[in-house]
Amino acid sequence: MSATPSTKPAASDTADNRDAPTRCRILEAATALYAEHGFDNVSLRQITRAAGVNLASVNYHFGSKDNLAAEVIASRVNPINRQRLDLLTSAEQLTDGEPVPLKAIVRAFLSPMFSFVASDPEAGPMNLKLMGRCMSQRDLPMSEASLPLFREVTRRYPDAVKRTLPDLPVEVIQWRMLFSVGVVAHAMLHADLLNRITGGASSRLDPDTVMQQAVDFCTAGLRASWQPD
Amino acid sequence: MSATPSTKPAASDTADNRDAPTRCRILEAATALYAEHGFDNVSLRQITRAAGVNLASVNYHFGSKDNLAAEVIASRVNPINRQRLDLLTSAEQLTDGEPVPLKAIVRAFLSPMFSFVASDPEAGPMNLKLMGRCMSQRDLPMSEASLPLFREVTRRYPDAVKRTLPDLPVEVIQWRMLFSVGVVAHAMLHADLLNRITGGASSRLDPDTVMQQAVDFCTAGLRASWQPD
DNA sequence: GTCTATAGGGGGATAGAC
DNA sequence: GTCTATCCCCCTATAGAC
Repeated sequence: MSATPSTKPAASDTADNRDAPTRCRILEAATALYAEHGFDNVSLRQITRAAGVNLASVNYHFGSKDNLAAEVIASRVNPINRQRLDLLTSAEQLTDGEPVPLKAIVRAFLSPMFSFVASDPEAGPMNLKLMGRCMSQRDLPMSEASLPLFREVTRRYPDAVKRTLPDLPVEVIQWRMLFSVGVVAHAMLHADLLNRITGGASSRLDPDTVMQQAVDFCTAGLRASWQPD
Repeated sequence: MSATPSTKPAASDTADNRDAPTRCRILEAATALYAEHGFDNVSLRQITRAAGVNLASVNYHFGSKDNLAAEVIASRVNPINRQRLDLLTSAEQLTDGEPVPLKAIVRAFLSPMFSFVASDPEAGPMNLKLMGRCMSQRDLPMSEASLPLFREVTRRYPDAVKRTLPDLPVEVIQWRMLFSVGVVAHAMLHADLLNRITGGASSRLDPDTVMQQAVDFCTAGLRASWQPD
């Protein structure tokens, strides 16, 4: 009945691990290394070295290397999908049965992906890269809690768009929503490269500006006219 | 002076290796494995096993594992960038000094990415995935011939768009072109997943259809109105 | 050009002491 | 909970015979 768990702690999204400093340090070190080198190019030894903990502690706290990666990924992806669903619910309540304006749908869908980035100015670039890697990688280790959230997002958002743009076929809506994820994923993954290529003088890396640009681009793309064959 | 090189053959894009079956077999096996498992998750042993050649032959023909990956990547990326430049040149000659219509620019930019996919119906899905991996991966091993092509593409295309949409700031154009790459990259990388999620009945995986959709989406996105802050 | 054999290093996981 | 030590695997690259 103690406040601190006496058994192996369960996976959680909230990272309230103040009483388990090693576990927390492992998560932080793994997060930074995954962002920098990609999920496939980081060894347990790199992680434990960076965290200043013992090699065996990863297997004790997470069970396996894959479980550690799954927890890092879930800590970023699950809150985003929950926020997407909350924002869409709010928008639908505001319009009171009427179709939600397209731009509001797109903003509710894309803006949660930037919430981690804006929260911390120091860790911003790292979070940007990590989010990009999460979204543009196939076959990521996925925790159990992630799948139902994904399914609900992929169900409710096309429905909302369909109510706003009733003439657009559902398959086209689904493709265009996939396109929209690609817009943000690719921008996050290569944001620093664009700055380097273009000289970096004028194009600031301000996440809010990028998000505005992405929302404008995707809203226009979703609204593009469509002619049946 | 013989037709067949007597020394270690140099890297080439055209894959005219009929006289060197092992080298060609290695390239083919590596291509398929990279598409299936990603560039970071394939060992030389897997490649040589699948190709039915000796382990040491990779180092003999390519020098190192990274050089092999670089050649596979260049064999896909370089022709695309060359075709992009050729198509833009053709379009500019057609309009004879006038700005090129936006949709023609977007099509010249995106359609080469689909040329490998459409060419072979059997290897289509593999080429789709490989192209997606090429575009949505950071820090790929790059051959020397790739960089100048990339630079010319990133110079000429924003210029062309600027002539067609003179009111759009260059930085915004660059962001939106990066968005457009993300659209295609993400769609290619996850095309099969979308089919599985949506049931796969109605949304055909026809590459031409997807390309049309991507062109429409990106053209509308590039044309989106933009208000200065 | 192709092969065998091996060097030499890093990988994930775990047993068992504390 | 934490640590050391170790097992056993797979990896890339290369030397040297054919």
